[in-house]
Amino acid sequence: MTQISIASWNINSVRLRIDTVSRFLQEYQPDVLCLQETKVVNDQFPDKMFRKLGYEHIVLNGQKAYHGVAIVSRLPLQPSETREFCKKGDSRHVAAVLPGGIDLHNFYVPAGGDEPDPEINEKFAHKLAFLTEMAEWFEAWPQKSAQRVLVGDLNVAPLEHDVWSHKQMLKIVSHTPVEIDHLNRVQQAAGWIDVARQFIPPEEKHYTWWSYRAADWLASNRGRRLDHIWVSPGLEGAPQSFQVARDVRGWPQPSDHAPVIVRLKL
DNA sequence: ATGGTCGGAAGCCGA
Repeated sequence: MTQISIASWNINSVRLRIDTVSRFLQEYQPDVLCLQETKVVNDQFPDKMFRKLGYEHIVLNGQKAYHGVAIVSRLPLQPSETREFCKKGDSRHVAAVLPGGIDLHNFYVPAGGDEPDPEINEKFAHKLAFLTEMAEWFEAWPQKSAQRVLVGDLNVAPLEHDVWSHKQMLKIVSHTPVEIDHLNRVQQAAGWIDVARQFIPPEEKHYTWWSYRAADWLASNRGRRLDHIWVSPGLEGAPQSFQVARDVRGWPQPSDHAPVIVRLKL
């Protein structure tokens, strides 16, 4: 029996938060860490710290100033096809194969701007197009025995209790019905299983992101579940635990996202 | 109904 723990975290600049990510790795010891919004080109990725802590296997898809994704691992990684969605030159996807043949995909879905109307807001149109392209890609994949894990900042909080107020959020980008429909299609396209909600009942509030704009994020607790971990039907039953590292949101100079962690038994 | 805060790059844009 093998155990693998995989964490996912929108770090909002890996260079600014290099000490924070170092502390996270030492305290939580995930085998694999998937990062979003690294905001750095591959040449300038701060790989030394990761290597020093034993995370010697690194697969990058970086970009200057915006977006950027990375997988760092203390287990060997085999890089696999990285897809450029929407032909925009954005670095929003990176993938690798883990020992045992587990296909790992790390996504950073566009946030979509403020106005939830694709006719007048091209960022929202981009978000919907990105989700549609994900769904079409997954629909074309050979099914279903494959062992796959999808993680990332999907920038959609699909369930009523994935936001602090369902009613007040219905017209707010990240919780509008059209985005949720698109995300549901992505999920159904490969039969993805929502790991968090296997462990946290849907009627229980569950967040991974808290805005910087709150005077006191913990007291107001107006969070959203934007970060997700999904497994394919071939890994049904493998997840042993799911955890939000909520305390990390309270560390000095934090990211606005907390890491999420799954432990798989293989 | 509004504005509140970050990060990177450059004197604003995206989240």
